[in-house]
Amino acid sequence: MVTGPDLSAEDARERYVESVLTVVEQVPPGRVTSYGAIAGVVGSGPRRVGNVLARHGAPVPWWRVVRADGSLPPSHEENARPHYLDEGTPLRSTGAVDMPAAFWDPETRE
DNA sequence: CCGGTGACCGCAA
DNA sequence: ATTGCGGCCACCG
Repeated sequence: MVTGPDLSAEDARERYVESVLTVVEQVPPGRVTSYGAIAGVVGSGPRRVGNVLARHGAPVPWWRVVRADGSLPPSHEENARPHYLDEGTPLRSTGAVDMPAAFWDPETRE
């Protein structure tokens, strides 16, 4: 009774998504982390992290995930700003996040 | 099988 | 400061 493609692979993918979303939820308000940092924790490349958030990021505080240099992906720019103002996230005059001040490392949880 | 693409990253001109 | 390029890894046609 085979129902289709390897469910183990399907399962692994699902677990991966879960771990990424979990990490995002750990990020404290007013702080941010980067795709690369998350990738380091879940053990994968940053592009995959971005891909996961693009597809399944809706339920989590996705605005707390930015690029390594603090700049925001095009999709974030629009909706994230209000959240930053609300949370008091340290911003630079350029509109990017002030990383030294706001970066939260999921590995050390600080 | 191969090439293109993506909410990326880091280094070199 | 900008731009370009390679590396990364999974997905899609």
